[in-house]
Amino acid sequence: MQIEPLPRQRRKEARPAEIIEAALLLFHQKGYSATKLDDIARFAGVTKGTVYLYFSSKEALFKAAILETIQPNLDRIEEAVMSSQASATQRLKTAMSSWASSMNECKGSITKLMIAEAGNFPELSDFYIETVVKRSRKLLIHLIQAGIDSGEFRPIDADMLARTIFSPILLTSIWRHTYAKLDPITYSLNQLSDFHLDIIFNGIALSEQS
Amino acid sequence: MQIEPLPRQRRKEARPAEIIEAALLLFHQKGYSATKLDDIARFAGVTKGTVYLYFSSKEALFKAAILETIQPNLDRIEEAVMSSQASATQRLKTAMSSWASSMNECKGSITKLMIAEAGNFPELSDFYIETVVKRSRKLLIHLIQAGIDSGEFRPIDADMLARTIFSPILLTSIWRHTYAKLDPITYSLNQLSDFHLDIIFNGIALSEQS
DNA sequence: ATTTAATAACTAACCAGTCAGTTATTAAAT
DNA sequence: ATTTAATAACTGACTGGTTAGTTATTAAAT
Repeated sequence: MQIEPLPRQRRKEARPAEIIEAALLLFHQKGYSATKLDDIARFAGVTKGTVYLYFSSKEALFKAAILETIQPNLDRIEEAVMSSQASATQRLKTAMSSWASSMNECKGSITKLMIAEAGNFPELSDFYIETVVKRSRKLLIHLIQAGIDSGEFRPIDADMLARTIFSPILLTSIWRHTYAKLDPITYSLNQLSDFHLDIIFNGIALSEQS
Repeated sequence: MQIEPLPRQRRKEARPAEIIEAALLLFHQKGYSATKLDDIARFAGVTKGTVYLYFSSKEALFKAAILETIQPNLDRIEEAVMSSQASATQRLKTAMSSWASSMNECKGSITKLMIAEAGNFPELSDFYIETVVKRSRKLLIHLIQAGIDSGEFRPIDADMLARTIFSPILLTSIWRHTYAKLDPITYSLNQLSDFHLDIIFNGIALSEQS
């Protein structure tokens, strides 16, 4: 059985996005080094030569894939949350809900990729940490501090709490992208986030324990 | 300037452990594919040929590194926690403290490695999930259920809570092993775990919100 | 002297990146 | 309308560097 090559097509506009999508999928599945450019090209329905028409190197393709995916999500959440006039509690819930939703699509994949390849792309890691991670954390810390100031929350280390609040959905997102078959997670990131926030606000103890 | 080769030594017993240690460090830093066997060998103070005296392939070395590192930690915690007669609250604190400590040494590195390479080593991932992850989670769920049964905790989804409780130290451990310089975390895993558990038990709300 | 741990030079395969050639598409000319 | 010429998107065979794995040789240890 012979694979019949599809008829050649010229689609200059669609190629880069298709190649990036293929690259993201394979990088995520196998890691950067283990992913062959031939595979990416085949997956995108082109040949390796075409990839090099649009991206100067494998590394450039990797960086483009990361940036193109993150960029669109960056501003949306921040604006949605900062414009609200509700209580800190409510705004925290809204923010986490937005994050949980966006993680479902692509961000989890990116997070995993960045962790796996951080050692090989230090400059890209730097960009990611500064532009995505610290910016997100700053937003969370702001909301937590607002809650403390308004008397909604007891005084507490806001940086520590921000990291704590984020951890479950971030790790679960990575987890689901990694061990979907071996360790399936039945509930959604939104459910998990709601569950965690409810506990954070109210605790689980029936009587006082300290 | 010429590098003077060290005098040859015959240390049959020490070699495997040294090679595994070097491999773990480099796999963790650069990922499996990007790590060269020559580098591992040089780091371990031997040459590539010597590596092949003790490990049949790069993949075998990778698996050995994972297993040798996990195995010793596996039984210790479970026994320490299960033998206790204290309250569920106290046992949960003890268990998480033990986990946090063990993560500091090596487990964080393993967790990150497994996530990064899961796609390339499905059988190893299966072993890891079944032997390490599910076993740990089962222990946590057991303690949580004991707390619910004893009236210490309000009724709650134990599986969800187990994942939630674990997330911060797991993610922070991965994070620290990945972004130590770019996004340093000032407090210890034990501090973070204590902080999170305190909130889980008591919440942060000053007045009732729900 | 014999054994064997360790070496270092070697091989074979793989893969990122190149480029000469092919074909789809556009448009000018008839 | 049809043919023809020009353009540029796309291909796939090739190459050079790299690296997992092998083996003939060396030297440490008994």
